[in-house]
Amino acid sequence: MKPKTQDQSVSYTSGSDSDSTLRYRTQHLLRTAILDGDYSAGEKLKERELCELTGASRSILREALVNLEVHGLIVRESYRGYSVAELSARKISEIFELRSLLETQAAELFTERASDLEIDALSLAMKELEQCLVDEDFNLQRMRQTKEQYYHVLFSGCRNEEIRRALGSIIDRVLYLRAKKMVEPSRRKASLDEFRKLTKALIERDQFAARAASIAHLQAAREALLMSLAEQQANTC
Amino acid sequence: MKPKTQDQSVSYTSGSDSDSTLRYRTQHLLRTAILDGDYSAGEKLKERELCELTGASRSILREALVNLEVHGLIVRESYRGYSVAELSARKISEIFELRSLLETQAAELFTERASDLEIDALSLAMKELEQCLVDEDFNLQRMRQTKEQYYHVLFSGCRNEEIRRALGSIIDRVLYLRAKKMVEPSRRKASLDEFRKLTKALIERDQFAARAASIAHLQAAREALLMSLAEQQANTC
DNA sequence: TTGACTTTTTTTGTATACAAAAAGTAAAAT
DNA sequence: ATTTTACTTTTTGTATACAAAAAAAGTCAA
Repeated sequence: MKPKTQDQSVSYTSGSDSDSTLRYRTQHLLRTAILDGDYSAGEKLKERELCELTGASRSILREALVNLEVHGLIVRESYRGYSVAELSARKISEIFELRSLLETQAAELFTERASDLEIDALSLAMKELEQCLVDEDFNLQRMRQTKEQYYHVLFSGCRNEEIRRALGSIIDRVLYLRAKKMVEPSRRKASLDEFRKLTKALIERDQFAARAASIAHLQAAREALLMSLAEQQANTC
Repeated sequence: MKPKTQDQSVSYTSGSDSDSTLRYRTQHLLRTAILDGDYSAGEKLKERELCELTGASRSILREALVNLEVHGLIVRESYRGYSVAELSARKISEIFELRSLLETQAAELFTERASDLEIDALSLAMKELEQCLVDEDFNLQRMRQTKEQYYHVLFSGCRNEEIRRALGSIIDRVLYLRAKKMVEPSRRKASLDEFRKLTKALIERDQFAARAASIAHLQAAREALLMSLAEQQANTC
């Protein structure tokens, strides 16, 4: 496990929304740690260590772990504990199949249902996103938070808590993937372009263009991910 | 809470698949209790009672509750405990919006990807479903198990664990709704017809017809649910 | 009777303790 | 040297204990 820094993300997290019980804070802490790549895929999560890390007792910790488990971020094996979920090429394909379905729909719904306030918020989130990429020192954690914020606005704007929830789990894992692999600058530039197109369509409430931009973005992201995964596996072997 | 009987359903449940730790069994027990309508919507779930009911200790029980919470079957309020999730008309609409998106896609994928074995399984599940409705004494629990089985086969056949997972949570809540409201015989008959059409299309791997049947079924189900909800509320007031 | 206030009880939030399974380790036998 | 096996340590599965918050029940004055 790698070093850590602070996190102030507003997180649209997983499960019962922000209350400040210890369980919730613990769960949030673990989630961000995983999303920021502090653990490698497949790494075992020992309860003892996590207790020390978070300062929570085992009862609390385990409740938090159950939450992350249902969200698919970690997996449990009987009498063998938890470990960070591994994402095979197949799993990534499945995730993208579902994500495409949902996110495209979400984009479409956003153009229909988002309030003007939310349009502004999206515009702002887009500016932040641009900032992130323009700035010299590329900060992965900041990037993650910014993307999270963007998606938060997008998903909220489509006025369907259920879709938001389902997409939440999915996006978490996509963000996790990004933390681990694919940070090639070339893709970063292209990705930004796609986001620009999508945002423009969303702001103009152009349903057709939004759907198209969403599809294009998803397809490109999926290909890039699978490509870098293949590359990575080639290097390992 | 009402009396209970046995349950042997194979359940494609929620979260880490069938292992036989106490936590899993507890979670399964609670889930079926809720799905079979043993608790009324909004009813408070006192941990003490549930401990006695399930025989598990609080640690285990609470872990099970966290699972059900993430699946949206129950809701938690700080320092006020859990209660069965209430499903407003709005919530039902949201659920159906997501469900339509996923289930229609699932039906389509099934026609493409299901193995011949799975086609047979679906055919069998359909026969069971017919049996359920033909038999004199209508048994709600059996109906729930049978539907669950049908959906299990359908979702498995579309070869996407992620879609299956997302649909799982959704269907659970739909089954819960059915347990509570809408059991009008008229709708039952119509529903069976819709299932027949859908099944036929799926078995024949007719993608277009499957999608159409799925859409038709979902729309009818949604309308019936909202209708009976409105009726129910009218009676209450 | 009602309504504010206090006390008691219940219920949840959190921490710790004990038991059982798995993993790791070192000595004995081949 | 290698394998086996007994033993120790670690880790998870499960149960219980204590503290804090909320709900319920009384109490007393107007």
